[in-house]
Amino acid sequence: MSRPRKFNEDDVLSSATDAFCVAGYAGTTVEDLMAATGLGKQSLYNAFGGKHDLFMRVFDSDVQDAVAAVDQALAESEGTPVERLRAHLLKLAIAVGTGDTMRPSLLAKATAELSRSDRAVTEGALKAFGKLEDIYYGCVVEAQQCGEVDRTADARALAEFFLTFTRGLEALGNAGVSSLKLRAAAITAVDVLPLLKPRATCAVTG
Amino acid sequence: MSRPRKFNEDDVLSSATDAFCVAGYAGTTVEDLMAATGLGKQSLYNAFGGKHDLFMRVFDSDVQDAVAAVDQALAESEGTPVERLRAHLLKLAIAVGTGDTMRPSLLAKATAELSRSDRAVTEGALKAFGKLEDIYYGCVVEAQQCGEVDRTADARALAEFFLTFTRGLEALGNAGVSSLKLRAAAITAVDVLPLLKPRATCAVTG
DNA sequence: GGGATTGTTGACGCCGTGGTCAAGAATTCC
DNA sequence: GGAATTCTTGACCACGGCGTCAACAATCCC
Repeated sequence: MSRPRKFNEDDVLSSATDAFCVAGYAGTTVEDLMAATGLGKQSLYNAFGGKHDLFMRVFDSDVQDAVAAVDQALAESEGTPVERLRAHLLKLAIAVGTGDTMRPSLLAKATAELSRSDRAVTEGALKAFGKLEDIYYGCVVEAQQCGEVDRTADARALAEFFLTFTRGLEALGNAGVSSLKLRAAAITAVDVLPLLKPRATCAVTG
Repeated sequence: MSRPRKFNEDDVLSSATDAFCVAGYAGTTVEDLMAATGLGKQSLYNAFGGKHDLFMRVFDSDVQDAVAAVDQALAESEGTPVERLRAHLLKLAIAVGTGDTMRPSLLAKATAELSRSDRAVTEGALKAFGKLEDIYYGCVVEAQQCGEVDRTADARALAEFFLTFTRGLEALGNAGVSSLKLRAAAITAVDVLPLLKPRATCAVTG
């Protein structure tokens, strides 16, 4: 009944995400978005609605993906909770550091840029941070249950600690700090954990 | 011989810093700067030279101040190295968290916004990160020397760890996470340190 | 007090920005 | 094949951005 679109919506959103990740919200012009997605201005405005609408859609999606990725990485059944956490932090440190072409998360870049001016971004970011903290919390509790971490330790505070640390990894990575340094920091962050209860044995739960 | 300026240059730079801290580089218009500093457009262009020049000057100055503040906080002769570090992290967590009116550091905000596009910002940020890491390194080494931290621990990695963690504190604080959460995270970060060598006594060196 | 020099003021110009409009092209249903 | 509908294309618009220009004001030296 109507003319079909030439483009795949997901591809366009992905390209738009790339563009926003590189230059941020204000730094990305509509022309940049046209170049990145390959479609005309009016097509953009028809399919999505204006720069800000497109950005919010991309932002929500990207943040959701980022949270889901962490959730999945820590829910893996391979290894003990602490081992999973270590693997996750190392992967993050390497991915976010220089030399990797992986795009930075909008959760870091856009939040830094817009958290003081765009309420929707602020709320989205805080919600995401809450979820991430809960994920880390779950991992820490699991580690406590299987004896990897002292059961009397404050799991919530540890979760907040890991949330903060990972935000730092992203901030430094986006700034251009080398993966090597970030890797060293990540190893330190996680290696300190078992010390809360030295020499505990851990039964793999997976 | 010539007409004297009506304004104090340092005050103007401080006000300009405030403006840039709130809205970032792209988000701050020249009109915003005029309103914040109270002086006319041409005066701004005479005294400094264009938006970017003014920004770079403010950026360098603010970053230098931020580094100096950390240096001073950790060089205090009060308490042991770990105690100083704890006090510093707590202060940072509270200052950066919601509820405090203190302006965020440009080191966090501007680096997130411009590190991929402005080479001068990137270099300034990396240099600052290096200095901060060295400061933390010095503190860790001191802690090792007085027995607060295991001498066999990797002081450089610990320094990178603290650098990363403090970047996370600023990122979360700017995003609007409460001081309470950041405080808990900070306490966790530093309380884990002495565990590297449990129950060591420490002679105050200051 | 007059001239020279520099700061201040407000108006202006140019460019890039986000957003819109109208005409044309592609597809489906009848 | 024709009508209806939607996507696409490119020109266009209004606005705000940064930066500049010329006139004016204030100070210092003589």
